[in-house]
Amino acid sequence: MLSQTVEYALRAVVHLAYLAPDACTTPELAKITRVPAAYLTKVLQSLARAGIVRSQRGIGGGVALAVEPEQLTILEVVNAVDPIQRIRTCPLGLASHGVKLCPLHRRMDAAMAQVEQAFQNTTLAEVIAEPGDIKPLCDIAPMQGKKRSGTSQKR
Amino acid sequence: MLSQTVEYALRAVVHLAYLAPDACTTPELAKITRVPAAYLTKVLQSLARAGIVRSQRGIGGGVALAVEPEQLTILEVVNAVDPIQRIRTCPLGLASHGVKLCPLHRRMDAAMAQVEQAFQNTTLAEVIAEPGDIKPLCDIAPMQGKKRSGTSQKR
DNA sequence: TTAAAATTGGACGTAGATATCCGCTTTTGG
DNA sequence: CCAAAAGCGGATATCTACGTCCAATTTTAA
Repeated sequence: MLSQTVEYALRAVVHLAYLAPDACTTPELAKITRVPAAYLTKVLQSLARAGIVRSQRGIGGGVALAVEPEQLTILEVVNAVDPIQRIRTCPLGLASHGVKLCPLHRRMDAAMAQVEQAFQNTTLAEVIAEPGDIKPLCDIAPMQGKKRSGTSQKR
Repeated sequence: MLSQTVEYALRAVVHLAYLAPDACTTPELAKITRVPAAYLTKVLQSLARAGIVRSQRGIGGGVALAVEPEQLTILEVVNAVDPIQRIRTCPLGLASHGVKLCPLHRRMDAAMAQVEQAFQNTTLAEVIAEPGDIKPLCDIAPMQGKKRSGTSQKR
């Protein structure tokens, strides 16, 4: 129902939120999040185009969150890679009525709207701060202490 | 987010609910619902396997709802062709913790659960009885009066 | 200045969802 | 009995999401 790409994007962003504002190389991120490294680069490019992450080439480079975890909602991440598809016009393509949906599609769209709303209402900061013993990305410890040499980015 | 197949299945079932308990041939149904006829036969086969519709071969045959519209939820239709995928175990595949999900996946699954719940709570009867001028399947009139010769099924 | 580390972008490959086709079987009316 | 109507099921085609590969570019450190 939610695409694999969305799952990957969220995993990546969650880990970057832990590290924020520090950066992480793509191969590192791929290993931790269990996302195919080559594919992750594509996902990260989408996130970069959306302004959610920023990347730095060259030695000591990598990817980092471009916004504060408190300001970043799950929805923004989802929409950056695979937007929730709301039903705005009749899927049967009949323009015989304006923008109104029939009862069936109204309900289907309402379900989509609920998901959108739920994602809108959760920031990355909330996800990583959630009380309880299980951390996002499962048994992977937050790694707050870990630093790479030259990991902090300028700009 | 919801597959095309789900959309097709719901369109078909909605029209059959209007016609219930009478039957309709697949080509007819395809035309009305704007679903590719050849593909619709596959979708209907899934619905038949799930016991949602029953079909009759030969002249005068066709497809009809196998259950009362009051007893049939949207969720049952969806699940027959493309079940809502709940997140039951950690997608990263680490069995290091039992059946509990991390905060991220807990939220994603909660969104799926909301959709499931919304679909569970709506019967086909409610969809076709919804007040308002727009009927499901858009500007297609309910066709309650229309009858094919030999349309009523036995069994 | 040069080699290594890192992202970028495009080309390519694969698999699953969507869609088509066709021969077969069932059923009924003439 | 026979022909037409209708669904059945398998084979095939297409399209898109997912994933890989590689040459090019940027950046830094030695």
